[in-house]
Order: sequence, then structure tokens, then C-alpha cells
Amino acid sequence: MAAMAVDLQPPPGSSALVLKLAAMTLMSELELQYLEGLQNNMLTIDKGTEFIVDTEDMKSTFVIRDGWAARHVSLPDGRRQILSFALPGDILGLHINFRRKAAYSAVALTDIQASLVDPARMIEINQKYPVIATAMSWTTAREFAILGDQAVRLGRLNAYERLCHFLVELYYRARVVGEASGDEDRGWLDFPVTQQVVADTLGLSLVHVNRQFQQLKKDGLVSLDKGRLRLIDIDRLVELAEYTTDHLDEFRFI
Amino acid sequence: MAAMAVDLQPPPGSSALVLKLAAMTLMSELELQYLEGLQNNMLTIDKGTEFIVDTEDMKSTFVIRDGWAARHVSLPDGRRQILSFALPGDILGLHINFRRKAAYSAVALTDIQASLVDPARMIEINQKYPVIATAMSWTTAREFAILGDQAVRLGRLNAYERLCHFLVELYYRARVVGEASGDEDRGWLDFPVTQQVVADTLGLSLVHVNRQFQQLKKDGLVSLDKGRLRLIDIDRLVELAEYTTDHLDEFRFI
DNA sequence: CGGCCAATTGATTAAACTCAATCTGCGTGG
DNA sequence: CCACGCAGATTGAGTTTAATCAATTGGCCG
Repeated sequence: MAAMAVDLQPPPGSSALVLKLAAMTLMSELELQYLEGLQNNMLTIDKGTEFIVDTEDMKSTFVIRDGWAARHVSLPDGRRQILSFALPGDILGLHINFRRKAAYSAVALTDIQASLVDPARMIEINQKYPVIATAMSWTTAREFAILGDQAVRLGRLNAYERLCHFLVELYYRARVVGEASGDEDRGWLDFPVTQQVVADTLGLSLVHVNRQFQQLKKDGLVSLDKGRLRLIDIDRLVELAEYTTDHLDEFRFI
Repeated sequence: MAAMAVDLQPPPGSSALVLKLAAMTLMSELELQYLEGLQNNMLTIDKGTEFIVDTEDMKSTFVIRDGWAARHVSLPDGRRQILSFALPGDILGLHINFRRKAAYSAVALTDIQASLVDPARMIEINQKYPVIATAMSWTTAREFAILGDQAVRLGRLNAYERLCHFLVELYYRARVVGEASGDEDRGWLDFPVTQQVVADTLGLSLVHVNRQFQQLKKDGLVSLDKGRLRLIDIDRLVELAEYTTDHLDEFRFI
């Protein structure tokens, strides 16, 4: 019952499921095994596939094991807004049992390895595995915070600041699941997305994203070659972004 | 175990707690009583008070009984982004046990009547009242969808569209808790916020919000006098907003 | 060597911001 | 009852940011 807080760290040699990282210290062997067992039903999703469509019924929950996805909303006239990225270890469609259709679509930004979780399993979790259920609530709270950051970016940061903030967030999130390396000063990660995707994420035009990226490179803050992004001065990036994303990685359990 | 869907409607003569509306058909008398009991610890919050501060430790969860609040993030240089409004029946700080500090601040837009819920109670709910716990998850999913809509507004709608979309969302949300009246064509509700608040919600400047409001009035879509907002042509507003918010009120339970 | 997708560039336009007043409604003290 | 003060709404003018349009370039694969 006592509150505790742990720092998230990529666990050596285990699956990167974010909710597992969150609750690992509290899970029994049984629960950890159950969590592993959930991830049997693996499938490959080709890059570009829209595997959750907001106009169709949801059929299952997805756990991303490898690759990147984006949650997005498409407007009737073709405009598109990406709400957030899903990295390895993230879950899509957690609330499948609460609504018939998804509130958003999801598209594979790269080829993806994912596990399917049957809706019935989600119910089973809620009934029989309270620690896992609580960890899922924590995951939701984290997603909520990430989406809140996205809203602040879109509403109150200019293009340059948006890009700084977005790249830093991505770096920290990638680090948590072992998909990025570096230290406090600098870091690097795979960056397998087109500038159009960044534009649809940051609510900007493709051309403008291109120019802001160039400025960022000219300012010596990032470099980018062959899909590999390097953050050269993280402190400065955070400073430019006007506010930090460090509230994302606190975990405090009941 | 069978899926069911109900339309949310303001329940005659009962408290408007959104999660209660959601799960009422599934709650036992015991659970309904417990939910009422939670709301004993009432307090008044004066307009303008920042009652959740993102730099301070959270002390409890708030249930809004009367009045409006806003969740927001303040940037170091004074810019402010409102993430969403909390109307009567909404809950603030649901995830109090997951993080020491809030991901956002909350401010009273009007004088507020609210109930305080002790963190220990939240834990108790998770352990002893699974139906309520599930309803809270549903509430969270709903908040998530609302925040997603906000991100789409901010990222991909222009000023005029943002305002249309925002007002329609507010109207539908207010109707659910009996704070607005009207039918499919037109409706009205109290609108106790300054244009600066709308600006901070929609990521616009005060001056620009003023001009868009004028345009909306000139176009015969809304009227506003003495804090009373009238939506004159809801269909047209929805059409202008480019996409609907009608996914908010579906409830589908385990 | 094409063909294609993504990145880049230049020129122009449009949306929204900023700055600086002014106006209006309302409550309050004299 | 009236002048004053204040918060919020409104207006006008000029500026800035970002979008749009239209090519052009670069890299990669077959």
C-alpha cells in the first residue's frame, strides 16, 4: 500500500512491453508468465498498412513488438493529424471493450512485428490479474500525458519548437525501450519516417518541416543520415522546446 | 460477457457523474450507494483558483459537481495551453496514484462545487468495486478521445473550424450531463468563459478568437448574450468542423 | 538507364499574430 | 444617482509565420 517510485530502465534481455517495465517490480512470476503468454499470437504488418481503421469495428488489441506505428485521424478533405507514435512495447486498442469503433486509425510507419490480444483476454485480465490491469491503467495515464504534450506542441509552440520537443520526446521514449542510445548530452536513434509523417504529426506543411529540419541541422542541434537521427545537444533542444517531457517516466504504484 | 451499447442520457434527478451515467445499468445498489458516498466531502472552489498545480504533489482526486474547470499547461514564458474542459460530472486527477505530480494544472473557470476523493479511496475502488473501476477506465478512454479531438483541432483545423468544432463538442458534452438544452437542430447552454480562455484552448490569439466569433455570428450560426450561447444551426456547425464528435457518447461495456 | 519516392528550393500568398487603442458593461464608493 | 475603475470585448494597422504552388534534385532499385 505504500507508495513507491521507480525509474524506468530498459530491462536487460527481456521484452520491452512498456506496462511490464512499469509494473515488473510488483508482478508475481505468474503474472509475468501470463504477460509473456499473451504475446504468442505474432503477426507481421507491412509498412503503410492501416491496421486499425476508425470506421471499422475493432477486432483485437495490438502490442507492438518491433517497428513504429502512428495513431491518426483523417479528415474528409484529406487532411491528416497524427496523434502519437507507438513504439515497440506500446499497446494499441487497449480500450477495445469500451467502444465498438476506434477513436483513431493506426498505420504502420515501418514493417511491424506485433502480437494480437483477443478482447476476451482483456476482460480476463481485468477480472483475474489486477496487477496487470493496474499496470494497463498506468500505461493509459502515460499515453494521456504524451497526448497532452502533443496538444501543447500543436497549440502553443512554433514550428521550430515543435520539432525540438517532438524529437526529444521520441528520444526519451525510445530509450525507455532500448531503441535509442546515448547519454544526457547526446543520443541517437533510428528515425524511419518521412518528413510528410513529421508534418502530419506536428500540424505543419511538408515544406515547412523540411526548412525547420535544415535550420536545426544548421544550428548544430541534430544530424540525420540514412535514417539515423543524432541529437547533438539535448539540453539545448529541451531548452528550445520550452518545457520538458520528463514527467513521462515516473512510475508510482498504488 | 455479451457486449452491449447504451446511449448516454441525462438521468432524471440524479447526480451527473459521467462514469455513473456510463455504468449505471450495470451497477448494483451497493455500488451506486458507494458512488454517492464518495461525494460527501464537498468543497467550494473560487473562480480563478488553480486547484491542481503541475509542480506540486497531488493530494486528492476531484469530482466536479457544479461549474467548469480547465486542465492546462503553462510554459515558462507565459504561454498557456488548455488541454480540455472539465464539466459537471467529470473527474480530475483520476490517476493520482500513478504519478506524484500531475501532468497538468487545473483552474476553476467558474465558482465550482466539487467533491474530494481521498487517494486511499481510489485504491479501495480498484480492489473492491470492479464495476466502478471499469467505469473509471471507460471515463479515461472517453477523456482520451476528447483530448484526441483537441489535438486534431489544434493540428489540422483553421481558426474558424476550430471554433465550430469546439462549440459543438462542448454542447454535446453539456447535454450529456443536463447542462444544455435543445434538439438536433439547435441548442443553448451557459458559456461562462472569456475569449482569452477560448484562445488558450484553441491555440489562437485573443484577437483572432474575437474575430472568428464575430464571423460565426454574422454567418448566423451562433449567438451569444449575457453568457448564454445559442447554437443556431448545429448541422452546419458540424459540417464546417469537418468531422464529428459523435464517437464520444458510445458506451460499450465488457 | 529509367522511374519513383522523398527531399529540397524559390517565389508568392494567406492566415494568424502583435501592438496599440478604444469601447462597453458593470459594480462600487461617494 | 453618478463618476470612476476595471475586466473583457472590439477595432485598426502593420508584421510574421507558415501555407501553397511549382519545379528541381537526389538516391535507390530493378
